[in-house]
Amino acid sequence: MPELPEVEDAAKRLRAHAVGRTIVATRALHAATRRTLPPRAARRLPGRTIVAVERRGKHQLLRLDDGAFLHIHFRMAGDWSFGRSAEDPPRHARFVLDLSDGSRVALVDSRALSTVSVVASADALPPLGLEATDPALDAATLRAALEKRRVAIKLALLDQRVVAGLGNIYVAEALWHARIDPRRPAASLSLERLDRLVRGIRETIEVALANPGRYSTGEAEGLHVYDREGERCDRCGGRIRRIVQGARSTYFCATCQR
DNA sequence: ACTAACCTGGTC
DNA sequence: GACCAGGTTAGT
Repeated sequence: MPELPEVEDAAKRLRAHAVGRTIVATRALHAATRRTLPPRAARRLPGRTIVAVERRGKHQLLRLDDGAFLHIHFRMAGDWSFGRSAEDPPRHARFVLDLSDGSRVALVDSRALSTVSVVASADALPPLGLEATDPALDAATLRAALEKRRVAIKLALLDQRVVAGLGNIYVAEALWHARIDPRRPAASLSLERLDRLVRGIRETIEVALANPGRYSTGEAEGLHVYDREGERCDRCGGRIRRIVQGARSTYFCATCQR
């Protein structure tokens, strides 16, 4: 469940659950998790109180009372599950935090690609562009971020250094809103198109933020192009196509996205 | 700039 | 059995 809106919702749920609580114990239940959170790093966590939960792009940062951060990235399939420490952790639990009130937070991830690590500061994150929700994101800042980029706009938008928080689904949706062909070279877009794109990004992300959990229920409800190959475009009735860019699927309407 | 790799599970 | 999946990074 992992683009900006889903991570924002996850961070919100975690915040309500964990802020002010103290970590009693941690469990790294999968070898891949122990790779990013080796025992020497996990050892410092018990006794620490979680003082805040922050989100930056698709990253979550749990600020601890010693100033360090527990850094979580859900990658393709991570999510939080809440329960009691006494219960068995849920299926696909990869990492568990037992908290001082007897509750338990589990990172569930069927694919085990999520990462958990301890970082000294928020600067330790990989470089990120403006948040997709940042009011400062406009045609001019987007143009600056895209100049010299010869790659297709679809691929450029997946690059977190350009805009933070977008992923494969919402990039496709934002380009549909903006009526832009995902194959266009990123640096070739006019300011007028970039303005449409900014509005498309905003519209897509705001709708998703306002409907937490909707797309994680499995139905592509509310999506205009993603996973709708062969169906009719809501706007012009054209056929939605699927192409491959950077080894991932891109869905778009070749009739109204030019 | 492209590919392979990290993982597991669901679907054809 | 092969292929696909919402992400990212290390390697060519």
